[in-house]
Amino acid sequence: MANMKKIAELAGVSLGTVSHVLNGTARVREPLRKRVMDAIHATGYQPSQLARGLRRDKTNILAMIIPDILNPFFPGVVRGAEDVAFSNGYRLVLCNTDNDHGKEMMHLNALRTYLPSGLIVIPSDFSDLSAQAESWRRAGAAVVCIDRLPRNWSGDSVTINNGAGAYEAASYLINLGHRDIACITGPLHLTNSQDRLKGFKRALRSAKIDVLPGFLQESSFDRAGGYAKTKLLLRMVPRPTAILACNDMIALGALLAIREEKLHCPEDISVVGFDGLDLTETTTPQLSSVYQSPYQLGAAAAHLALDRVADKNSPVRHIILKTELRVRESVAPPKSLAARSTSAQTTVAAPPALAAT
Amino acid sequence: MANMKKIAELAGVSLGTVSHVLNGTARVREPLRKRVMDAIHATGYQPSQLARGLRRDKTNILAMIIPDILNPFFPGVVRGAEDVAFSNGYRLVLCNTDNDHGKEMMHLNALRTYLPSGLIVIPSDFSDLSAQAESWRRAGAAVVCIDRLPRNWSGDSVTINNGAGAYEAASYLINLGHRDIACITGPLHLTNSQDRLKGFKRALRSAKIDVLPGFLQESSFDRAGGYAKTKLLLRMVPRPTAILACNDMIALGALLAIREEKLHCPEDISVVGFDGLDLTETTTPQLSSVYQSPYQLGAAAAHLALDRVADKNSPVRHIILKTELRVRESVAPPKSLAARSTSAQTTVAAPPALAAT
DNA sequence: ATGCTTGGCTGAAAGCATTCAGACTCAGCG
DNA sequence: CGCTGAGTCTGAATGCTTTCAGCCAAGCAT
Repeated sequence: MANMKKIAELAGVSLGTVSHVLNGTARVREPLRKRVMDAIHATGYQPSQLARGLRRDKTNILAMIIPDILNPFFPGVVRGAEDVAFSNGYRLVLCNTDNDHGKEMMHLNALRTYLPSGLIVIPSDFSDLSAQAESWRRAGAAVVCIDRLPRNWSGDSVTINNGAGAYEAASYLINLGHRDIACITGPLHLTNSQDRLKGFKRALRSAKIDVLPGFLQESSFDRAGGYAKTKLLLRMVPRPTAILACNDMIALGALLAIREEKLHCPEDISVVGFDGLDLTETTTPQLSSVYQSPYQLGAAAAHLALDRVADKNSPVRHIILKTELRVRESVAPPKSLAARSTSAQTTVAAPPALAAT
Repeated sequence: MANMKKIAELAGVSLGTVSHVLNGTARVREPLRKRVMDAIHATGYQPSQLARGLRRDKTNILAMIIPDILNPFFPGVVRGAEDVAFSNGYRLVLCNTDNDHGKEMMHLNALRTYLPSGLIVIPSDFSDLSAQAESWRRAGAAVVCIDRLPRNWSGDSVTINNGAGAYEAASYLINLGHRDIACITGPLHLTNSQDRLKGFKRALRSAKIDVLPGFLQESSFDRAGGYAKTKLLLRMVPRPTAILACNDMIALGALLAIREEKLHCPEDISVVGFDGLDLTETTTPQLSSVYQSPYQLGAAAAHLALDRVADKNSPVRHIILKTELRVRESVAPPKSLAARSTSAQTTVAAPPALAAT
């Protein structure tokens, strides 16, 4: 492969001039510029990103650390980031942590030696990250945290409006007439779980509905967790008439548990998920869900990172994306109400005894 | 960040010795070795992968080019490759082509300047790749092609046994008593589609069943395609009693179309998908499918690539992974048979007139 | 005409690790 | 005791690009 020196010889100019033509770092008069370009085209020369990175102290690489690409929420995030990276001449290196802080650290350490311009990270469980991030920033890299934030995160970030999304979903159920509403949250050490729970509680509070402690179940963000917690909920008296699952995987588990108990969704119990993954359209019943755009999450993060690369000192930004409740088949008014009339939407909850099995 | 020179000074040795300790490229006696290691630990020194790559003419990076991470088949492949890469000290850079040959080329060209040790590629539609691959190999990089191969691919590869998988699925339907079996293939310029079709035809041929040309429909690998082609099939006389969809997305579209036509799967028509994605478990009915392991596909590819890096001259390898038919709810004997007895499995097909609407 | 700017270009230095030829040490052998 | 060879270690050269100090010429003001 040709190198810059050869181009310089071919074009009869100095190394510096070739570099300036390539990077636009200085004016070069047309004749020279043309000779350089011709030489480049003639040889198919491409500058070594390694030498370039070595000299400039950063490469056109964006590093991305996520829990697990197999979780159907993350491919969208990755794709959004990759698209933005690609169209700006950057490449994306992808790392999975499995929510393992140790693995996250290994990636964090190893990646830095490639001098990526930026790092987009969805923190693993319990990760602090502040120290690492600070060290990356000192080394000149942009760090953007997305989806969920470590406590005290002070850098750039992109999240969604978790509280508002949960609030909207819960309010929708309430307006439908539900009073016995359970919430299966994600792991409560994660900020997104916390915020969703807060939104849920806020909705119930504004409707003057008491939250039974048993109706709040913490789960992992997967089907197994949703399944187990739903089994629990279904045995309670009174039994909830609606469940807000704090992600779609949990909701899938809930649907499964409901079916296994020979109950029907939405007739016996309504379910709303969170995330709005594609698969919510292919379940039976189709799952209502608080949609968020993983693609936008990733794309916004990449933009933020590149902006930060361009200007180290601009003020820190926190982007908060909107959610959107997508109502599909998995919600209906509670039986007690459906049996009466539809005008009863603002009545108080049916007596618990009725709602129980 | 500390560099090698500083370590050398701290340890009171030469640059070369530090390098040898780091890479095991030469014997270093214990006392020196220890001093070097101590200096490294004291400073937290990590060698610059850029300088290292520049010098060695390759980096510990594996490049991966896939059509689209949003397609639920690919995350598994990526994860498999990333795991193997990670545990060997490599990182994965991920590129999406959207099956666009132009984009594929851009990635191919740009990536090389980072000097990755290997490239794992799922070729886009119509890509040739031989020239590019040759050029990568000349530059010292391992190239592994997976999932589908360009015509005349002569390098390392990992695929699944598409023919056998389709054969098994079709045979299963035949044994169930189906005679009017349709196949919705993927794009037939892709080798995996071709092989699946061949397997399908072979199964019918060995059962002495004629394939109606109309029962072979070529589709894109997505829900829309499966939906459209199924609509077509459902209007045919005789109507097929079973459909082999050459991937799960197509199968999803088929299920949708069947439902829309007020028909029932599997009572009116059986459906078998291909790939065995997770979502086949959450559809209604649960989708039978020819399972393949995307994870293994990716992992095998990464192993192949790393082996090739280690030994440039070992013979080319073609790994072919096994498939496994996973029978779930979406298949049943054809109505005509179900109405009679179950012992009729080897009778000839029911008269077309009966099978039609 | 002289002194200054300014624009355009040059080339050496720097960034960091690997590698190779060569130097040095020491044990073993004649 | 001298020589040889194996075993260690050294440090300069190398890979490629960016950047910065500096040079030259042309243009302008005085």
